[in-house]
Amino acid sequence: MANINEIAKIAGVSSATVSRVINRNGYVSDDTRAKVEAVIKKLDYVPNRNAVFLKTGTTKMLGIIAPDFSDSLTVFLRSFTLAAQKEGYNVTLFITGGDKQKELDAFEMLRHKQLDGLVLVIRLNDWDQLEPFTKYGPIVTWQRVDSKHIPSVFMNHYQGYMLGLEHLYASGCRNIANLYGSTRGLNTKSRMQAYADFCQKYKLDPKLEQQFKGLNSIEDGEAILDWYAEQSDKPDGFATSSDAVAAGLVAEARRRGYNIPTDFSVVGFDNIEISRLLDITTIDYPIAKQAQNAFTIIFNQLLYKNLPLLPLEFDLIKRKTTR
Amino acid sequence: MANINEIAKIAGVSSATVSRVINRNGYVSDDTRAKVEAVIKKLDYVPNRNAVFLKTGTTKMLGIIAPDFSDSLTVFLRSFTLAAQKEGYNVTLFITGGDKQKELDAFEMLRHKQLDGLVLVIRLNDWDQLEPFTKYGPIVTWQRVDSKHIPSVFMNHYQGYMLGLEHLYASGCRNIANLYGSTRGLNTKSRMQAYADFCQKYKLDPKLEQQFKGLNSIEDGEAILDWYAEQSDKPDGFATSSDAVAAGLVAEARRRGYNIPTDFSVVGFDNIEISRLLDITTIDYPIAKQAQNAFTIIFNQLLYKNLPLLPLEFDLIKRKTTR
DNA sequence: TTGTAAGCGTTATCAG
DNA sequence: CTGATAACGCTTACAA
Repeated sequence: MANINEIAKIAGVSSATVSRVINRNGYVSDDTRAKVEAVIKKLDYVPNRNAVFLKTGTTKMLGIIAPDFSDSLTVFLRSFTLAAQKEGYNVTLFITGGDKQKELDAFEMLRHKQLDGLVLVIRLNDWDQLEPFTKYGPIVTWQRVDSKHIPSVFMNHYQGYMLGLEHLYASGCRNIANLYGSTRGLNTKSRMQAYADFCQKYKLDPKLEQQFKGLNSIEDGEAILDWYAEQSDKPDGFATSSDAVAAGLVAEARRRGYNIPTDFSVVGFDNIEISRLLDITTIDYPIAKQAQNAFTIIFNQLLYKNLPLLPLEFDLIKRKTTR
Repeated sequence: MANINEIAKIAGVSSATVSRVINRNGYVSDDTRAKVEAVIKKLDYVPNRNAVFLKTGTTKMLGIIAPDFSDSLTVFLRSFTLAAQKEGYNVTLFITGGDKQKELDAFEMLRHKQLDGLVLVIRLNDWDQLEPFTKYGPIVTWQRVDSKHIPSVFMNHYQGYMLGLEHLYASGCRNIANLYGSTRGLNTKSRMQAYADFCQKYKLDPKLEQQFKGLNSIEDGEAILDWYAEQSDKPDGFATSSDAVAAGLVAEARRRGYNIPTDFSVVGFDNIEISRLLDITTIDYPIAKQAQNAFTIIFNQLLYKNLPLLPLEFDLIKRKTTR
């Protein structure tokens, strides 16, 4: 394939001039420009980007690391990709499947200068292991992180979760079961704190046997019905940490002939498509906006800009699974 | 940051030797190897991949182009990414949003040697526009394509759709409405053909006023209920081209108090999570396997291998929306 | 306004 | 087994 020297030779100029034509910097007379452009077009020439990358030390490629696909990741990915593309960046996805080494591999690509920036959705390795990489390029996380070097688009779930709890209380629930997500995550801690404060505020018994952790999938939600069926002191409301879990719960309950919200109420979390489909009351979690902010942070850092971030807040979406 | 020459100097060898150590080709004495490796570790050196790319003319990066996110794209993307990562390739996603130019941009990246291969999910530009790019690297499509140069993991939807139709017939439906997808796609044509043949086989009236085209989303499925409510001669079965449409239809029907399958039957298409959640009878469409095949085809072409492809076939998944 | 030439950091071919 | 050295294709001072 043709390269810049070939173009230069045919056009009767130097490669430097061709480069100037391509990149529109430096002075080039209209004549020469026209001549060069004609040759470029005729030979169907394009610069080899790898050479450009080597020279400029930038790839216009961003990475996003996650353990696996999930509904909310999809929302995030979509929004992030769109924002990035608008500024001429491409996005590559790393699915670690829980493998710490794979997470590190992605960070290595930043170090190898193959990536300009990185978004870490859910961290696998320890922060002190990851933090050293900040010197190779901007890194943003979706989780909360107590690091000066790693910015985050994290939102404190305490308020969001409390919104759901308060709604359940207002609609008559006094015996609420909680379906928390990841046992390790800080979000779970915030939610548990919200529940504790909630119980204290309304003088409720924070029944510990009704608090579940580590539930994430639709299947996890469905499985709860087995537990529910066996209880004598059944909860009258479920607060959940994701729409997926809530969806599993609601779908399985309907299958088994329970009536929601007569038998019990359910509040989801995220406000993704599935909750709308199943008419599940949920908490709107502005993931798309977070993703846009993630990009903006990286972009700002990369180009020494200072573009403003979008404001983020939770919102209760009342639907049919609560009274 | 340290480069290969620096390592070479400190280790007291030449850069060629360092390169041999890194890439484990050529002979290096154990002594020298140990010495070099020690320096590499001490200086925390990694090769600059952009230099490697420039030199080798390969990036270990594949692209996947789609107009937008959808449930089935997510399944495809997930499976493809996993397969690619297993062989050391990364995947970058191009969302065109229906913009032909963006599709071309991705193809340009192949030409610019920034991508080793490309998967085109749904084509926007004409084939003759795209075909010239095959000389820059392997391209695979998910759609059917009558081109010698562009392989496809396409499955003829005729048989799959017929499976659903036959099932509806067997369970008593004699008045079937069809909810087709994209008006342009060949899949829609195949499905329509299947329906035509089906009607002929069983001597049914192929009621043209009950055939809808261009339905893709959950919302589209929901909207059908408005139409249904107004009909005097109501269909007793719906065949659909996607689980999303079927899900919208089923969810909205249940909301409005219809009983499925008593009032009418519904067959989805794809067998993605949502159909399981809503207990929708559907046709299993092995998207994940198609994605694996897509990768295998690219991989084979890139490395002159001849790995076998997975066999693909449709399957009826009987659930609760049909009798 | 244009050309020369020195890198960017590797890999790979030849000698030795 | 190891070392020089010539590419790979481009950008960018510095000269002219």
